Amino acid sequence: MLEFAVLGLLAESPLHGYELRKRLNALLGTFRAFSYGSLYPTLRRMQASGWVTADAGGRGGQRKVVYSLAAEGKERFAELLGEAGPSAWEDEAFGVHFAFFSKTAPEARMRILEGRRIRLEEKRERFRGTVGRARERVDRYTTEMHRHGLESVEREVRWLTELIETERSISSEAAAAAPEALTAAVEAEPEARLSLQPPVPPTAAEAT
Amino acid sequence: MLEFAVLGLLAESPLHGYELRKRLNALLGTFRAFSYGSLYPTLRRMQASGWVTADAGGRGGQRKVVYSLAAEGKERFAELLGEAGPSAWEDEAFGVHFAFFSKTAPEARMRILEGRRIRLEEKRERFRGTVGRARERVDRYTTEMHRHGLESVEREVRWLTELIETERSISSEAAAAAPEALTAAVEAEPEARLSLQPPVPPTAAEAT
DNA sequence: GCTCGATGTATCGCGCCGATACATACGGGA
DNA sequence: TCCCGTATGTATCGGCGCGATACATCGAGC
Repeated sequence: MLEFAVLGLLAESPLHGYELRKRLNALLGTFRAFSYGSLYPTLRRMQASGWVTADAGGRGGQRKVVYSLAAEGKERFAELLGEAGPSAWEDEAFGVHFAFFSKTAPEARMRILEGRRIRLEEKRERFRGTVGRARERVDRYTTEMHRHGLESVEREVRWLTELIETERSISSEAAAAAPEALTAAVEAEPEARLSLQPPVPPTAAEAT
Repeated sequence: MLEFAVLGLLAESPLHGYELRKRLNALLGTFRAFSYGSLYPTLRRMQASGWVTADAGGRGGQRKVVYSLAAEGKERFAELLGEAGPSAWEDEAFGVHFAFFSKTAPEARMRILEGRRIRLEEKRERFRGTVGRARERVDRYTTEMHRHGLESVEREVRWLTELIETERSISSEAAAAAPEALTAAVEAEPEARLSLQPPVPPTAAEAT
């Protein structure tokens, strides 16, 4: 996940660790915060994978290591942006995916949003029973916790529903405004393969 | 954190891993879910620490390892229940602490609730600026994510405020009903604080 | 001149997750 | 009757990310 986010930030401009971390946590907002203890090792891993290059501006005492995105890194980022399957609608992953939605193909956005919503609806159903009927001797606090947790999930589902509706109206507007532009954009340069996903059999094929 | 929760569950009755995990995740509700990959190693650690004892009912093929709370484990649990400082108002920790609030002393409950609220209010303030003013060129999605995240935090603060008020009214009721009982119970031996529960309205507990 | 907070890079131990492996019990449909 | 899927049950392994910790420089204000 960190890897994904770093790729996305470096795609905009080369950065050094400190700045990278600040932007990372600004980008993710309240949803997540990474530490240096993860950042630096991750950057090393990414270097080893050939996704980023490190340019140490080691001027005497004051050193500052600037990381840039390599070609392989760009590919990897495009690849990750295209992932719209189950791996993208898990809590953590969803957040990072969402943070880069403006760089994500409309169809992938839709699939992620809908997959995520189904995930949460399942979770909601699993817990609705539990909070309703008293499971063993429950105390005030446990009950309250479950009630609040359930409401959080419900709120999240509502949010996703709104996003999906907005998304739908956007794409229909776009289609109405310039039907050919949409197709053209999709078939544009190689990166556009993000949108080239096989028409997946209706939602959620894998109901564990 | 897992350690804390395990201690709390084993304080009620001895359990084997599988059952322990089920109850663990039922207890924590939507808020958290632990995996076997953490549970078993944790149980080993706790054994090594002398907090739990393992009783392998190894009957031929069908084995089942039952874990019980040792005296040291009880002590450790009481110790953790008493922690009401910064370590208890961190996200993860707060959730587990809250799950065992009915076994926690009223003063500790109050301190945890209030500490947690302050933590979240700080977080809210930190992010209020960010979501208001456009920090560099922000896209629709990032903005939306920050808005939603901020609202989540605000909702959480509201929840805590309500809990604190309820808590306050409970203790004032208790004080009015039996002013000496409160002080007496508080100064009793460590275990006695568990019995300090507020008069719970008898909501019919139907068995599943 | 000195301290303090921001800037800056980096490591280490360890908790926890997800995947994986393996074994038994049991109910129901072929 | 046999097999299959699901629940029950225990356990390990690689790897990610956190929190603590250690340094070092720089500008601002006292």
